[in-house]
Amino acid sequence: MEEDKCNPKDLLKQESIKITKNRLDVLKKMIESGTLLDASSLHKRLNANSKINLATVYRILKLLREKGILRSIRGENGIELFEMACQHNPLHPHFYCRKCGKTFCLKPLYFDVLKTLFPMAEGCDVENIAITLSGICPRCKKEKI
Amino acid sequence: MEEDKCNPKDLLKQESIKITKNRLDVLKKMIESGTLLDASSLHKRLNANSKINLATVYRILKLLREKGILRSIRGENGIELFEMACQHNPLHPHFYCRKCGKTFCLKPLYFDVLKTLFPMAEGCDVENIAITLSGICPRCKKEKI
DNA sequence: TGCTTCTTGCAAATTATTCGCATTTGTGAT
DNA sequence: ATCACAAATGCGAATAATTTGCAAGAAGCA
Repeated sequence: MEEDKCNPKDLLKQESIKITKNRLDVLKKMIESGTLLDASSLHKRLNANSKINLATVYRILKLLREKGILRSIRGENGIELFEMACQHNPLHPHFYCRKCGKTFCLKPLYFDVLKTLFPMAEGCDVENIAITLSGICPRCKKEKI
Repeated sequence: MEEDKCNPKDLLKQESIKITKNRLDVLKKMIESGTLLDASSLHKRLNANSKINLATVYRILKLLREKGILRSIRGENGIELFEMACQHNPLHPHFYCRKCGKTFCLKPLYFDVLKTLFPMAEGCDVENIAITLSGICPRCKKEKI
């Protein structure tokens, strides 16, 4: 059943979250996108088909994050970006390009190793690590505008 | 003259920023605080003495960040937090406590080592690295509320 | 001193996110 | 299936951080 972890309905069931069309739709789109999305972009994508309210999108994203189905980071502009937190998408660093403003996912390589390198947070219960590199992405480098 | 790097007036001169009372005041308070501050908190501290407009505080913080005198991170709540970027305050990770909502600076130890661990951002020009751990801080751990 | 340019204060605009409340929907028992 | 209750949703309004337009003020220079 491990291979079913990323089935929207199962994910909700596992967390005892009531199954609704909206929640399934949100989760489907998140899985399908496979990348970082903010509430507004997700809302636009969803409204291409169904009609869901933006406030509802926010509420669902918050719920899924609290339940650990999604995880989120803050972009440099302060906007919250969400991504799947399943085992198909292990914790990884991100890269923010200050030119195009996009945030990319980097490979999760070494991430577990990194965790062990933090005796710095002495006395703290570390539950999460967020690493964001920033600079110029390959595409913007080429476009030397 | 290295020991004068953290003199407000010199910092501004070095970056060819016109010297004004507001800018000096902001910079003084940032140096004096020695920690992370958001625009609003800084504004309150400044207004204890002088009268400076909040919008001006934002403008000055933005300017100083662009000039590299300050650096900033985004707290988990999306609020921008500023700190000195001088050599007395080398790049370091931060810790966000989800209970009290405060963000702390961690020791810069190993930070240079960490940099070398990022061949992951292939093709990118990496200019900055932000690392934020999160969880429960020592104080909140004790207060087992 | 007068001129020009940059800075500041103030108020209003913007934008992400949340909240209140009336309505609808999902679920579990009948 | 139906009923009843709790939870989810839509909608509009409220919050709150940050930015911006514009007129007035200060700083530097001729």
